[in-house]
Amino acid sequence: MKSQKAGFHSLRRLLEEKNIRPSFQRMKILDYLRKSKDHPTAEMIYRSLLSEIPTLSRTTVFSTLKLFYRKGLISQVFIDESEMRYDPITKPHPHFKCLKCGRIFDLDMECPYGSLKSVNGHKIYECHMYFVGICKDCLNKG
Amino acid sequence: MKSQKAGFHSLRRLLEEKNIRPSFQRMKILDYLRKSKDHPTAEMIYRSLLSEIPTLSRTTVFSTLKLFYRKGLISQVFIDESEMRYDPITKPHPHFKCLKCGRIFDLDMECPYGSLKSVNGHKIYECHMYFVGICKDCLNKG
DNA sequence: GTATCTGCAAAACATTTGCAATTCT
DNA sequence: AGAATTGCAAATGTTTTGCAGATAC
Repeated sequence: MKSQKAGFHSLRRLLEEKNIRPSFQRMKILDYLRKSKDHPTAEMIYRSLLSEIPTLSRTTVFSTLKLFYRKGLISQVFIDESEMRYDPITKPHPHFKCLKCGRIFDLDMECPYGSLKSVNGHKIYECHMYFVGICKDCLNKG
Repeated sequence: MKSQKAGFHSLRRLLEEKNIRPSFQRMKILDYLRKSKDHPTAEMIYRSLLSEIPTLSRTTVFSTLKLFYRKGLISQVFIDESEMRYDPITKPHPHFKCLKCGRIFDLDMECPYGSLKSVNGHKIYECHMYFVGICKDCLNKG
């Protein structure tokens, strides 16, 4: 369970499967993404890894995320007005954004049309869906 | 059909219904939005109206769009990486973004869960859905 | 030893803010 | 007059770019 090596091996494998050279920074960024549940922004990733990798730069985080996305390793989530968010899951699934606490989380449901290959003659590569509202926790708190 | 007055009256009414003072700039911006089918960005609106209103500023366009959105007159469309897009239709409906020609257009279909008021106990205010791919026209062109 | 990767500094870009001038009622 | 609206200039915050040094194969 606490085996760091096994984690590193699987990260390395994931990167190599997508023809991405498994550098230390890339493994750390992928590791962070896969452990996070909050669809982090580049800034969140940068700040979290800075203590472990003091020389890390925002540029590297941005370019790495872009690379991961281009290679199909992660998906981009456009929900926030200002910042892009990233998701280690590439399979289509709906998100929920709470206006009160600001959390963005996965919904426990299938994405309708998630496996659709075309609509009205248009070829589909990606399907995105999300709801905006007030989450259960915030509703209960008042 | 070509009556400009009728258009202005209906624009004025639309704004007043939402408790927005119908200034010249606001009417023009709303008019542009309602006539457009391409989910314009603030910049697109600004550039288009500049010839008619040479003193118009980007600030006014941005603040007006934000006001319209807050009052429920238009909806925001997050599809573009960089710029926000605006839509005169507030009823949930799916969009399609073509990676080749860059067009963003409405799909002729209902938004699934578009009338849903809550999911898993979370209260829903907005429902957004869009597909990314290659549109019919671009496919046919090769 | 050559490709790639990293990271700094500066630039680019969309959007916001502070404030003064203008306009509406 | 008083309140709301507009618009300029400057600031903010995110992402990109150019380039030099470091690292990997």
